Amino acid sequence: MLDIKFVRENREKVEENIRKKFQDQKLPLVGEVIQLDEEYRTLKVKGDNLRQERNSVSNEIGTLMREGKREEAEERKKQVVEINDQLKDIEEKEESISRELKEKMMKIPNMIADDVPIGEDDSKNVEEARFGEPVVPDFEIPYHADIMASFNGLDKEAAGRVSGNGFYYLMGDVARVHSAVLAYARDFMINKGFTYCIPPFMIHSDAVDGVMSFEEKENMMYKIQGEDLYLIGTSEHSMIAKFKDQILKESDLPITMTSYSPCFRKEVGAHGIEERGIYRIHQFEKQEMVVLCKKEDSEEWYNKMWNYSVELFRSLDIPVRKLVCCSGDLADLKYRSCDIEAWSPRQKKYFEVCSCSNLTDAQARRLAIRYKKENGEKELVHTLNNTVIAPPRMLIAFFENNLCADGSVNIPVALRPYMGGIEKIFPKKDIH
RNA sequence: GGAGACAUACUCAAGAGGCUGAAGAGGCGCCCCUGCUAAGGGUGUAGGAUGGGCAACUGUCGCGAGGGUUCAAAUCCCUCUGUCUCCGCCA
Repeated sequence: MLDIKFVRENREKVEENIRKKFQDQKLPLVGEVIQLDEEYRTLKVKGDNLRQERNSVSNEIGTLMREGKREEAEERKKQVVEINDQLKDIEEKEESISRELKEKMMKIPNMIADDVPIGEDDSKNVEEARFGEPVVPDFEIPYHADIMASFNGLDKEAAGRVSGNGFYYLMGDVARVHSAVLAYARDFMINKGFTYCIPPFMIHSDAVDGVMSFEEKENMMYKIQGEDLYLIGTSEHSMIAKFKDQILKESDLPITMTSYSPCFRKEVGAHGIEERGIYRIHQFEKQEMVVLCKKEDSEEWYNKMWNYSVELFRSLDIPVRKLVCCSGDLADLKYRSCDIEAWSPRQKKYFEVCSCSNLTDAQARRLAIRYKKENGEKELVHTLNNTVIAPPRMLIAFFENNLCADGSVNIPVALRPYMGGIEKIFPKKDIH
């Protein structure tokens, strides 16, 4: 969400930004918003004046009553009733206009960074750098679910019977790698100075509304029946909502957190869940990084954060690349965003494992997350988030890239302390 | 889940229909005293959101949230949320 004052003073820029994002259907919103704002302010002045009058007359009534001047007081009461009559209409309009204004403001996308590549959809995302050689081994890499099956490590069939499509049982070594990867990622971020957090996994509807759009809520969030609670889709939801309506101290910033949580997603919409593998499912676990900082620091944090992802994946011998999201692929709240994609030697292409975003003050404005500067001024913080690791997806990359010709899987050195020191895990049965 | 209490500014806290946007204190600023520190004395000051105005300034909203009663609500009524204590149930 943008600042209405900014929209007022930078109409062309805001419209240009909408065009860059190929959302021309939203162009009329800008003019509408400016006009609504104008109307609202006029109305507010009118209302304020009437309210002022009401307050002063009411005060006089108080004085008169104390002096026992009943009749005069009664006279004044009639005046106030009259003022209230006039006010009723104005206040209703004030409310409906400000609601309409807010709704429209929410639909206007955040300004994007000047250097974001322009493009309509994800096909125009730009590869910026590769880290590690994308190796294609001379033996065939099976489908990830089959590799896991060879370790007796995945049971989707039973999960289907118990919970339905979109769930999995991870078993034995595969489950152990899952936990190890999470623990490793946790410590990796702690060593970067981030604070480890475990947030609530269910949140109230007002918190939900603060952190996501209506569409997202419909397509993602599971609601607990009979309670005002939703299962979180990512710990970012809990972690950002934590600061709703807060005024932070300057010395509190930056707030750097790495949070663990299971994530629950309905995955309604374009993709749907994956039938066979564990690429897209209803429930997975994730280690996230979230940063709240001063506006002048957010770009620096953005660069640090995506680099952490690269470093982490490289430490597990997984080749990655940085893919910069183009204008049309950026969600409306984002100033810039990139995906870190892991190499899949089976598909011979990269696939998304991390998504790093700088939302500048868009989320903070919506949630009123500010900090007080030394001179007493209050300023919105900038918020950023990035995946540290989402095990199911990471496991796909992990098993494909560390698979040996004999079907065993190497445990990278960095992960060994979390795997009881072992260097390799061995299949329990042949694939096919 | 049951029973009770509570929710006021950065913090503690007064406040029971008009004179309260909120006493008092801590805090914070400056000064004095003390070799330094702790402590003490004096003095000053603030406060959340938003509108109008070039500005000086000024208005509105605001006492957990949302409704209601009233000419007038921090104060009365209703709903919700949260916190604490006790009991119950459990990992």
